[in-house]
Amino acid sequence: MQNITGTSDIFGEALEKFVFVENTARDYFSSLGFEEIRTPIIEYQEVFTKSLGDVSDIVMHQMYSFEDKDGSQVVLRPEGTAPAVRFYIKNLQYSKPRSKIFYIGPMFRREKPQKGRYRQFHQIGCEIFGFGSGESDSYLIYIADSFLKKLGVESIALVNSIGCRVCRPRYIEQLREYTYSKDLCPDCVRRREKNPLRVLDCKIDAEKLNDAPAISDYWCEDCKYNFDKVCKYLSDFSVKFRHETKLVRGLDYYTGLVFEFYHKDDMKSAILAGGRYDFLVEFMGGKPTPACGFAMGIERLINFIQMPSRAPRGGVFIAYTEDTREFAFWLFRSMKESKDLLRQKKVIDEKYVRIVEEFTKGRLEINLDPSRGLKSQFRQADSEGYKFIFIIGMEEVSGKFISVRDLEKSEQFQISLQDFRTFLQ
RNA sequence: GUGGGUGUAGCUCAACUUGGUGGAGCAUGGGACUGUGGCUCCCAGGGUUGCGGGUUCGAGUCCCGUCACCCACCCCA
Repeated sequence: MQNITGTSDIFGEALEKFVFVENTARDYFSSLGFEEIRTPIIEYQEVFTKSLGDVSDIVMHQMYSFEDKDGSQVVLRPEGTAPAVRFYIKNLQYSKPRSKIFYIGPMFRREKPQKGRYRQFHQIGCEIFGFGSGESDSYLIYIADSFLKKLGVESIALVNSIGCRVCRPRYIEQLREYTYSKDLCPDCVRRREKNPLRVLDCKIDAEKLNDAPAISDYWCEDCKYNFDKVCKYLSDFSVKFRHETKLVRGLDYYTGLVFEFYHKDDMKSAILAGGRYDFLVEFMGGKPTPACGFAMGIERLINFIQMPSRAPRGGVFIAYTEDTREFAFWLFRSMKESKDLLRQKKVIDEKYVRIVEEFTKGRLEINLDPSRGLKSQFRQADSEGYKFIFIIGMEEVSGKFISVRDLEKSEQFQISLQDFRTFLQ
C-alpha cells in the first residue's frame, strides 16, 4: 500500500512548518481585514474552464475530473481564484461589493511531481474585489511582501503590467510578428499562436528574444500611469522589487498588473504569484468588478522556513509505580480538571506558582504503561521535553508528599500532598 | 507528457575493481544504576535488498519490465 503519486502524508517537522505558516497567515490577513472562506474541494468543471481559459495547460491536461452520478462533470479544484470569484458573485457582490477575502487549502493538479510541485499541494490566497486603483495593487504586493518577512523568508518581487484590453492586443500582434523573424524552439512555435506572451517565458530561447518588443512600449496612458504609480508606492512601502519586462502569467484571466515573488537564493520557482483580473467577475456572470489577488504555495514556502531548533521545556509528566497507579490517576484527573487556579488565587504558596502554571497552561500527561520502570518513564518525559516529573511511588503515598523533579535544573524536591490538595479541590 | 538519475532496517548510508551466507551510525526497546532523564558502556528487536520476470550452480550486484522518488524540460504556487 502506498499513497497516490505526488501526494504525501504531512507530519512531524513539515507539519509544524505547515501549521506555523497557516496560523501566521490567518492571524496576519485577519488583522488586515481579510475574511477567511473555505470553498469546496470539488467544483463543477466549468468554474475552471470558464475562468482559466480552455487552452491553458491546467484545463487541458492537469485537472482531476470525473463524471458525477448525475452526469455532471466535476473536478478537484486546481487553484483558488475561480472558486473565490464564484463565491464572491454568489455571496458578496451585492451585500459587500468591496471585499477582501483569503483562503487556505489543498489544490490538485495532475502534473509530474518534482521538488516544490506535487499533485496535491496547498495554497494560501488573498483576493480583493471592488478596488481598481494602483493603490490597491501596491497594497496587495506590500502585504504579500510583509507576510513573507513575517515568516522570515527573504524574497524579491518581480512586477510587470501585461496591459489592458486596449493596449495588449496591439502588443500581442507586434510580438507575434516579431517572433516570425526568429528561429524558435518547437514549444515556442506552438505557443506563438496560442499564447504569444508565454514565448517570453521560454528558457531555451531567452537570449534570442533579448530585442523582443517590450509591453511597456505599448502601454496605453492609463496602464502606464497606473504602473508608475504602483512602482512609486512600492518604493514608499520599501518593498524589494524589480520591473521585469518579460514577466507574464500562465492563466488567461490576468489583466494589467502581474507579479511574482521568489526566494532571493532561488529564482527558479515562484513562491507567491498574482495579479489583477478586472474582467473575471463579469466573465463568470457577476457585475463588472475590478479584482486583484495572489496565491502562495505552502510546500514551496516551507523549504525556506527555519523553525526554532528546540522548544523550551514545559509541562508536567506524572510517573508512578505499579502499586500507586490508582492514586496517580486520581491526581492526574484532579489536576486536569482544576482550571484557573491562579486566577482564583487558590495558589497561596509562592513556590507552587510555577508548577501550577506548567500544568494548567501547558502540557500534563501521565504514564500509560504501569509495567514500565521509572527509568523508562523518565526517558520519555525527557525526550518529549517535559519540565517537571511528578513522582508517585509507595514512599510518596505513605509519606503523603509528591516528589517533583525539575528536568531542566536537575533538581528534586518534595511538596506536601496536603498543601497540594487544598487548591485542587 | 519528454529526457536523465536513484531505490538496501524507522532515518542516513556501506557491502570494493570482477556476482559467492547483507553491515554500521542514528533512532527505538532493555540493562549496567532492582525508585531517577541527558553523558558513557553493553545487549536486543527489527530486512520477501521497491515489485515482477530473465541470465546463472548462485543475483542487493548483470539484463528487461514495472512502480515510486529526485533532477531537468514542460507547467505553475
